[in-house]
Amino acid sequence: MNAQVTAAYNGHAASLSHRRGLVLARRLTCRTDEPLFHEGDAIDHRYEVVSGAVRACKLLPDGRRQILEFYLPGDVFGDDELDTCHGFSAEAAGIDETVLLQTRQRPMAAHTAVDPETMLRMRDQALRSLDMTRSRLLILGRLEAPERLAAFLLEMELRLVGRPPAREATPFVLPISRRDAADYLGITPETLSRCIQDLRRRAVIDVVRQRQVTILDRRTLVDMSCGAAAFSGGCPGHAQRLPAVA
Amino acid sequence: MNAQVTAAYNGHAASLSHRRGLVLARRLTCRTDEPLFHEGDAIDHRYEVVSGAVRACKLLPDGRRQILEFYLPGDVFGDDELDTCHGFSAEAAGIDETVLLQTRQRPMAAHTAVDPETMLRMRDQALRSLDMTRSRLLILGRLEAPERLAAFLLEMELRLVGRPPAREATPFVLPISRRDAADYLGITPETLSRCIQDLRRRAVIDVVRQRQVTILDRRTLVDMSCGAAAFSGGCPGHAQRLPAVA
DNA sequence: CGCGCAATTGACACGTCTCAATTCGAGTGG
DNA sequence: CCACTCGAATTGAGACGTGTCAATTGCGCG
Repeated sequence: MNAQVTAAYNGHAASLSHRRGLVLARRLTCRTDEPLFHEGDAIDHRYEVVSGAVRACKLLPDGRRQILEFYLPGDVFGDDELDTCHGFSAEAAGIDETVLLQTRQRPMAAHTAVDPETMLRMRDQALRSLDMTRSRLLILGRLEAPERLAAFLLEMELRLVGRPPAREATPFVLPISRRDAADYLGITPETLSRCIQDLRRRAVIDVVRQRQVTILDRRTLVDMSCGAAAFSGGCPGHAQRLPAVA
Repeated sequence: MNAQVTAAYNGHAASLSHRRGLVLARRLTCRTDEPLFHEGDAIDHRYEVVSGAVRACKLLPDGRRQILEFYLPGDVFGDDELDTCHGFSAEAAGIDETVLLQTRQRPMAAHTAVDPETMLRMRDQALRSLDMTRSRLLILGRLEAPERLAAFLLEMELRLVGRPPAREATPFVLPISRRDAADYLGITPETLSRCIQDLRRRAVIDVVRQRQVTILDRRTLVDMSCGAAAFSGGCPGHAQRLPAVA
């Protein structure tokens, strides 16, 4: 982890603590593919993505890789594991550079003493994450490559441009490489590329310079994805209002 | 839901509440394939499996199905969702009959007032479940059919016969149909059958009467599964000692 | 302008799905 | 106790989708 490090007070850092008051965070600037932690490493930090992207992935001994999740600007990660060491690895995945805020973090087991509100928030976040991961089980287990791509494009549009996209589709720029997208979808880059080109030929999407995507025919994508897209609702580690509680 | 219902005090029911004292639970006896709830139904109950098995699954409009999880005797489910309605359906999957304990349950959002210890336990359970589901992402996304089967057999042995299996392998009986196992692994029953027969021919496993499995060569299964098997540790909704807390 | 890596394209092999036929196993009735 | 029956599981043949490997194109950067 040779990222350039700058001590920084408050600012964005405040949103990491979820407590009122001042928080000390480090600002990390990572080059593409730079590891933040590996599977098996001790859990001792918590991260918030400022810009770029992070991939959470599991590796097989023979090099096969499954990306569990992408963390995009605003997402928080590193605090959603039970054990004292990580069950997956995390690496900067942004095309150019990825900027993060890092705060110290004790393993979960020691967190008994925190206030009930924080505990509730953490549980809700875990359940949100669980729900999203379950949706992805359906995608990886039962959708074919073109269907997975459709679900992926809808998910990315939702996360990058926001909720109900305007009548005129807003273009968005995928912050990750083709290989990463393929490893997220459980297919090869070649198959992904063929599926993308097919959607282009059929004028379902427009792609310029390999990264910028415009959805021309959302209806077709929704049909293709069989409504299986993850992110009907919340994002991975994204802070959200608590539901009104009794 | 036409299950035979019997009011029952305490006994097993006590383990549902995780509080000291008496709890009222209903005892359900379900025939195979009988639904407990559907995706979209309001969340209003919590279940503990007594005997048989339950499958949690997501459906596609065209009938494709992905089983998210099997709940086996001792497992608790129905209380691990954030929303007010279920994100998946649950059906009895036991070969003969499945017996459950059912208790009333308010949706999660209203749970602010519960004691911190319960909250902590719920969060830990969600994180355990999340970890297992992430492992399954790797299995469904990156393992081939024979590898998935290997991981599945190891998982089932662990859940049905317990931790470090003796030198002489203990036979166990799969409590589910081939179709359910296939839908759990994201493959077809035909492919599953072929993989099973292959392991038999190679004397890696022994199968009698289609259900009873004995692992003859665990080493080979472990190698095949690439160490990707879910359940290195805990089970789905299985009550576990809390880690010692500060 | 040209280097270098990522992305695309093509040809082919292989794994899994599909559909149909057969066998197996549990339960029933003679 | 044994035939019969029905559904589940297995087996086979062929089609299709995806993976593999190599060649080509495209894009960003010096």
